[in-house]
Amino acid sequence: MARRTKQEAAQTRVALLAAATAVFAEKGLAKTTLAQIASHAGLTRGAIYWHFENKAALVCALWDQLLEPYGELFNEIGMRTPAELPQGMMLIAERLLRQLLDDPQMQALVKVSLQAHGDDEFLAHTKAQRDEEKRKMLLAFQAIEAGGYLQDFHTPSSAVFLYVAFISGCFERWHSDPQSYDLACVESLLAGIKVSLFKDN
Amino acid sequence: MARRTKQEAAQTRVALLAAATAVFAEKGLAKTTLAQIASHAGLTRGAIYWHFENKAALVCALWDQLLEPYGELFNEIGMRTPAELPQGMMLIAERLLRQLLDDPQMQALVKVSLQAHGDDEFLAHTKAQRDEEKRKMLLAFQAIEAGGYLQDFHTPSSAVFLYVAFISGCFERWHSDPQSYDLACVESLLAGIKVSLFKDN
DNA sequence: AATTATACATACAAGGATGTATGTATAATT
DNA sequence: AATTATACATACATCCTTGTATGTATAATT
Repeated sequence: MARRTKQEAAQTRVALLAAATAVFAEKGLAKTTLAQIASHAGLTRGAIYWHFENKAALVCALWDQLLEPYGELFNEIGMRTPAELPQGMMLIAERLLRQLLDDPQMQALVKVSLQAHGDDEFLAHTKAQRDEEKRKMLLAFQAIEAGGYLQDFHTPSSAVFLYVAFISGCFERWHSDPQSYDLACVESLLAGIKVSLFKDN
Repeated sequence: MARRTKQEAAQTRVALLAAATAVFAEKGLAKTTLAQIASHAGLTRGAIYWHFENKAALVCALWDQLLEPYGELFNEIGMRTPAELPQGMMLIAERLLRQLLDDPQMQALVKVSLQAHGDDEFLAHTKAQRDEEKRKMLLAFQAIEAGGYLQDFHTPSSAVFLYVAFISGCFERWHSDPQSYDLACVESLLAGIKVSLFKDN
């Protein structure tokens, strides 16, 4: 084989990301080799090293892919009025937890994400993006506080911390104990996070 | 060197665990070699392979070490009356989150634990212990529900899920964004988890 | 049409890391 | 006192994995 058209090249990049997601989720980040990923996509390591600098860059690309749709969601939410913001934040949480129930792609990405967050290099490389998302959330919770909808024991900063901790904690629990994670549980969890952040009227 | 007395051997085992904790926390689980751990303890890989089967067994031993004091704590809590149980569960959470603020040993163990939980083999090897802890918590929350202290939207199972998710989520957030984690934040977090689980009277 | 840059595949070199086998001085046992 | 089992250290073989260098067919460019 040899040179493909740019569209085809873009497709192989996507294929590599999909293969990486699948193999990472199955074997674990550390124990997967680039050869396994390439093979899973019907390609060779040459293709990977062409599209990505190395394994770490591949993981960062996966992270971008996971973050993208929700980054936009936060932008949309930010446009709302303070009175609608709590509902908006709950909507995002609900969408994330619901997706984890049945979406295999989401499940695989969460698995990978959980492992990546244990790596300091990954955290350093993605710090800018994570800070940006955090900034959006902070603005939202500041507006929520100004509107008087935030629980009195919270600052906007602690609310962001609790919000993200809750979601990532649910991800971790889903991975450690998937049997307990069903629709009824999700609804209870959402009710819990709601009262832990917002006043009830 | 050669054979040591049994007490000395026990000491080297402890030294190896301490060295493993330090190096794992600094370099990351995957990127740490057994030679680095041995060197950090002033020993060789021979010592490690004598006391532990391999790297995974070492990690499991660390997990045991982390779990031990809190397993006992849950036992003590279980002896309380239903009316005191919510307070007891909050006490454990508070102790965990407070320890993370300033205890370097706790911080290192949490770092390692976060990475280990991304590994399926680790989860499989520790499933029995984790199930046992979960069982204790389930009993506690069942008593709490029977006493009428549990939020109406919760089942005992979902309460356990939320409780653990909250704590592990705080661990993950601390690791990802340590700057936001201070005493004031911890107090807000505890207030949040309290209202998300228990009725307010 | 000729050239150049691209999108990979293939081949190669090098470095570790692991597991195990072996050595050994000494504690424990008899 | 002699033997044996222990608690490591040392040495070795093996296997991958990564990174890079090179090859190459073809798209894109001129």
